[in-house]
Amino acid sequence: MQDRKSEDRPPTRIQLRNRQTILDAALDVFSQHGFRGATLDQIAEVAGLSKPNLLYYFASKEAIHGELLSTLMDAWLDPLRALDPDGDPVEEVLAYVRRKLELSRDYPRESRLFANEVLQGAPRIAEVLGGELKALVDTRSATLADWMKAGRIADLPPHHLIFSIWALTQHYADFDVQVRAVLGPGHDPYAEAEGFLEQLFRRLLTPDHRNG
Amino acid sequence: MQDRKSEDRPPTRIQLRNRQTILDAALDVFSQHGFRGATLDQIAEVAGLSKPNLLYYFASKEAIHGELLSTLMDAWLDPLRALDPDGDPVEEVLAYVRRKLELSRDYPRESRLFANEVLQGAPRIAEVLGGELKALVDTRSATLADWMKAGRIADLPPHHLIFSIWALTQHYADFDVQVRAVLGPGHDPYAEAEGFLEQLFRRLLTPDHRNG
DNA sequence: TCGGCATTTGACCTTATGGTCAGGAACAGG
DNA sequence: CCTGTTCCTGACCATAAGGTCAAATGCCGA
Repeated sequence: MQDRKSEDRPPTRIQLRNRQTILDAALDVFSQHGFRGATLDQIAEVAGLSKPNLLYYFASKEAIHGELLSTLMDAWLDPLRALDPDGDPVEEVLAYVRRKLELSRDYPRESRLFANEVLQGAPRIAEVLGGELKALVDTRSATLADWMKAGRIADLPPHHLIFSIWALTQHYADFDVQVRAVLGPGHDPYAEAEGFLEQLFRRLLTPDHRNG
Repeated sequence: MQDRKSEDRPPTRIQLRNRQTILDAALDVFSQHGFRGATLDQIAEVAGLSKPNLLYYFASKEAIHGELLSTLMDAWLDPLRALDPDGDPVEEVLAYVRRKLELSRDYPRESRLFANEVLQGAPRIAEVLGGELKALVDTRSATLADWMKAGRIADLPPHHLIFSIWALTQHYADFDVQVRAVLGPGHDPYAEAEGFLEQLFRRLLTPDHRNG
């Protein structure tokens, strides 16, 4: 997982800039073509650097991809971590939905990188999915289940409730071209999505008033 | 879009069998790695045929992929076509959800092939998306809007309602490994999803009783 | 301004990949 | 069983791809 010579010199300004340039270009390419479909030449071209120069900053194609993925996974789990068991149930979930939608809007390439990885069977992040992610989802599901038991939100399978949030928010990033093609010009998908998802989850979560 | 010599002989039994074998293998590979990430050698190996033999039945890698995609698009649009403006609104939508979920369950590779294509910017199906698909969605959205105006289902942005159906059902195919990793063993994602999505869309669509 | 380290690159290597082709094997129908 | 067609393959080709390396260039503090 380490790059550069095993020295521990502090990175120079040039290193910082170029590594960032490379990662940004790589994100473009990997998120569009997946790991196998991406080529170093293409990344180099987008980055405006020579291929050997890329490999001066990163040990291999894998290393670049790996770095992108691990950075991503952190950012990806954060919003769910932020779900507060002591907050207002409906508002907490809605806030989570909003944060996830913002992530899709502001980091669509990251979303597609992740989608590509999972589509391919998640070879490089299977451990995280079954480990860290599962653990986190389990605790949050427990919180949701508590809220349900207390009648503060509607009774639903908590895991699938979380899946639905992922599906609905990531859809706007991952299927962006389809969304725009179907909506036609003159639409702001994310603005519309925000209102729609708010309605959707409010309706979904509001507990039945006539209890049975 | 034609394969084989431009002759018009009826295809032999062997042709039929081998073309099918190849398409099936290609679906495996393309759906997992995308167009650029897939290789003819890999497809040939999965199919149990030699690479030149593949190219005896299909003119090129593109030709195989193209055939898969066009077959797919038809099957993909069908369930939405089946949405009946004269049926019961809630039941019609729920039936659509169910059909789409079955598609995800029974044809996950096709779902992933489509996802891969759209993720990559839909270079080969942009026309269909902005043409046939948009047209179909527009008519169905009009039907939904009518139902909403008549107070038979809740008032929501119809296009986004359709997106939500796509997102929620396809998620179970496209992110299968993630879903299974998070749920852990001993779960049947699709069975659970069916119940969950039924609840979700019933709650979402049922019109407000106290109107304002 | 000089020495040393960081940075960059052209040339090159090996393997993978999409595709071709000539000829051989298998399989009709007569 | 013969013959024309279909089917299949080994050998081959050109290009692309990941990666290496030695040498050149640039940058910085002393």
